[in-house]
Amino acid sequence: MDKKKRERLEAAGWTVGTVEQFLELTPDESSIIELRLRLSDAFKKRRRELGWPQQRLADALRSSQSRIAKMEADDPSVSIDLLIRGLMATGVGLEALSKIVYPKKTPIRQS
Amino acid sequence: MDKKKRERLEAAGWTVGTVEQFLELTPDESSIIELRLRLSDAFKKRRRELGWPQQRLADALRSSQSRIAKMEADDPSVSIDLLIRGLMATGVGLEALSKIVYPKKTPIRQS
DNA sequence: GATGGATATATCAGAACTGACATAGTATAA
DNA sequence: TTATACTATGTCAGTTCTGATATATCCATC
Repeated sequence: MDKKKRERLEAAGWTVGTVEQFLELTPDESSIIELRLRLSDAFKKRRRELGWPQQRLADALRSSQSRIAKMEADDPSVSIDLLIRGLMATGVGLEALSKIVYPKKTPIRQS
Repeated sequence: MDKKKRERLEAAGWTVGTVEQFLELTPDESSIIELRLRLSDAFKKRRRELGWPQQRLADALRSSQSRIAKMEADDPSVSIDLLIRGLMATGVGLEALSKIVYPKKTPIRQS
């Protein structure tokens, strides 16, 4: 947000800050949230790439359809352990996992 | 292992295979084991770099000295979630975490 | 509008994980 | 020796996570 916009909003009575500040999260907490989101999104994406229904993946993971749904919804009852095991059940190895944890942004190439 | 050595060992009555085969682990299972080891080792390394005793890190993590010891020993009672939170308590962010998950080998440079 | 396949949500008993505690070991220094 | 600081290991009650189950919703196709 630029300085001008901030000043306008604050003049109008708003307190401007990051989502992190608003929710009172420590940096570690927001990193965990971000990590969970990345794992969860990648998991959903992988299953769709495979074209598998949730039940099939559940069988492969020895889990249940309902838990797969929660994993994809980033439900708070799902552990990071399970998300990682889920990804591996879709064929993701450690190298790919590391790229999910921190996807390198490719520099924009001018044409 | 080269072909000759394998043949020598097998002639001597050994069955030659990977640790994975010996322990009857699926590829996913060994990836998880490998991942836990990397996280655990990195955690121990980070704490030593900081020069913190286990008790101090335990306070920062709101855990206990004994649990820190178990984390560093890769005790099976420790979850991946806890290992990751532990790393973050030592200042490791998502970028560094991704490198712990899959450390790129730097090519050997001939001098 | 009925049937069927896929996904979402709520609940719960049992399994897994957790911090805390006790205690043992190890090392260094006084 | 004694004392002090640090680390390792075992145990356990309380908490969290898990698969399972039930049920609801959505959306095609008939």
